[in-house]
Amino acid sequence: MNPRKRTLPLPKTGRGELTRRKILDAAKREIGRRGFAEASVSTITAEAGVAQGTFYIYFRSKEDVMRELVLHMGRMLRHHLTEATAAAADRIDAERLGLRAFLDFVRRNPDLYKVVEESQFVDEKVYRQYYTEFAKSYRIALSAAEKRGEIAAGRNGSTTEVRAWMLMGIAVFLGQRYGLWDPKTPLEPIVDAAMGLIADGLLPAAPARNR
Amino acid sequence: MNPRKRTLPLPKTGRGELTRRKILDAAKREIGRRGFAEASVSTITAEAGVAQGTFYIYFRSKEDVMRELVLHMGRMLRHHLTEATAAAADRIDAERLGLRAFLDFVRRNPDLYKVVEESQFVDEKVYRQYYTEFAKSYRIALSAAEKRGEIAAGRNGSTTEVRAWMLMGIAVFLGQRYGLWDPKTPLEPIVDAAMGLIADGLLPAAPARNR
DNA sequence: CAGAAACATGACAGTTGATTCATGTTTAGG
DNA sequence: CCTAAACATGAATCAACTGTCATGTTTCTG
Repeated sequence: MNPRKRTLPLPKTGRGELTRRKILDAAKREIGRRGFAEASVSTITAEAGVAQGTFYIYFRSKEDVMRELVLHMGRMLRHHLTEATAAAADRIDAERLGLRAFLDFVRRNPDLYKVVEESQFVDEKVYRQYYTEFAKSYRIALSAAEKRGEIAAGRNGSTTEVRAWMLMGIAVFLGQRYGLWDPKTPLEPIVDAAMGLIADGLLPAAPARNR
Repeated sequence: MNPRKRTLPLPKTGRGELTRRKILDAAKREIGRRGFAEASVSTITAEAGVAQGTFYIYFRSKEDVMRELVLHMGRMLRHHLTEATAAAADRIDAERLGLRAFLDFVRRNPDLYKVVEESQFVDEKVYRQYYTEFAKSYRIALSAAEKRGEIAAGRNGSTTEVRAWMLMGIAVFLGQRYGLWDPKTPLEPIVDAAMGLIADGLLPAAPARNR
C-alpha cells in the first residue's frame, strides 16, 4: 500500500508538529538567503534550535525539504492570488490584480520565492510540476475569458498555452527585477506599465495602425 | 596595476588555448546536464581528457568557470540575435525575429542555457549583470522604436524598462517550456501565438473595444 | 500511572570532492 | 639546440557535510 514512502509520516503530536515547522521555517530562511549549497543541515537545525539528528525525524534529506517548500509556496501563492483576483471585473482586471498580488507576495516572501526558483536545480520534477500546474489553471481562465469575449481569440491552437507561459514569464521576471532586486520602488507604476503591454501590446493604438 | 587578478591569465600557447577550451567545453556539458553541484572538477577534467590539476592552471575554481560560461553565453547570444534581427523591417518584426532566434539558440545550446540560469545561485552578481546588460540594450532599442512611432508611447516613466524585462521574461519562459522541455514541437506556431500578445495584447481588436 | 510510542540529542563514522604541489614534459625564442 | 617559461600530471591534503545510532526524554493511551 505504501511500497516506498515518498515522504516521512507527518508528526503525530503537537510538539512534533511545532518542531517540524521550526525546521521548515529555518530551512526556508537559510536556503532562501544562502542558497541550497550553503545551507547545510547543521546550519538549518542550528537556526531552528534543534539537534542535527532531529532533522532526519521529519525529512529524508535537504532535497526533501525543498520539495516540501515548493509545494508550500504553490499553496500559499494560489491562495493569495485567488483572494486577490476574486473581485476582478474581467480578465484584464484579473491580470492586473494578479500581477500586483504576485509582486506583493514576492516582496513579502523573498526567501520562499528564491527557494522555488532554485528547486529547478535540485529536483527539476517538482519545479516543472509547479509551473505546469499554474499554467493549467491559467489556460482554463484564459479560455473562459476568450469565450466571454474579454480577450482576443487565439491565432492558432497553441495560443492559450503560449499566452499562459508568457504571462508567467512576465510575472516571474518582474518579480525578480522589482520584487527581489529593487524591493523599495513603488509597484503601481510597474503594474500600470506592464498592463499596457498585456492589454494592448506594443503597437500604437488602433487609429494609427495600418494593417 | 592588477592588485588581485580577477581571472587567471589566458594561455599563451596554442596548446594551452586548446586545453582551456576543452575544459570549458566539458564544463559546459557537465554543468549543463548534471548541474553545478553534481559536476565535479574531476568529472569535468575526465570529460575533457586532462588531469585534475590542469583545471587549476586555467580557472581558480568551479565558480570561475561558471562566470566564464555566462560571459560566453552573453557574447554568443548577442551575436546570434544581432545577426537574426539585422534585417528587421520594424520593431515588431525585430521582436519576432529575435524571439525566433532565441528559441533556436536555446534548442541548439541547452547546456549553455542551463548553465546561465543556474549561475544565479552560484554567482548572483554575474547573473544580474547578464540580464541587466540585455535589459539595457533592449531599452535603447525600444526607446528608438518608440520615437519612430513603431510602438506605442509608454504610460509612465518606467514603461520602457518594464517592457524590456517583460519581453525578456517572455523569451526565457518560452525558451524553457518550448526550447528545453519540448524540443521537438515546431516553433513557428509558438512564435506566431506569442507575437499576437506582444503586438496587440490580450484585448480584442480595436473595433470591438469600448474605452 | 505504567508502558508504549513519539520525539530529541549530539557525537561520530564515512564519504566526497575541491584544491595544492612536487615533479615531469613540452614549447618558444634566442 | 638550449634554457626559461609554459603547461601537465595525479597523488596527497584537507575541510566539510551527510546521515546514523545508541541513548535519553516527553507525550499519549488505556
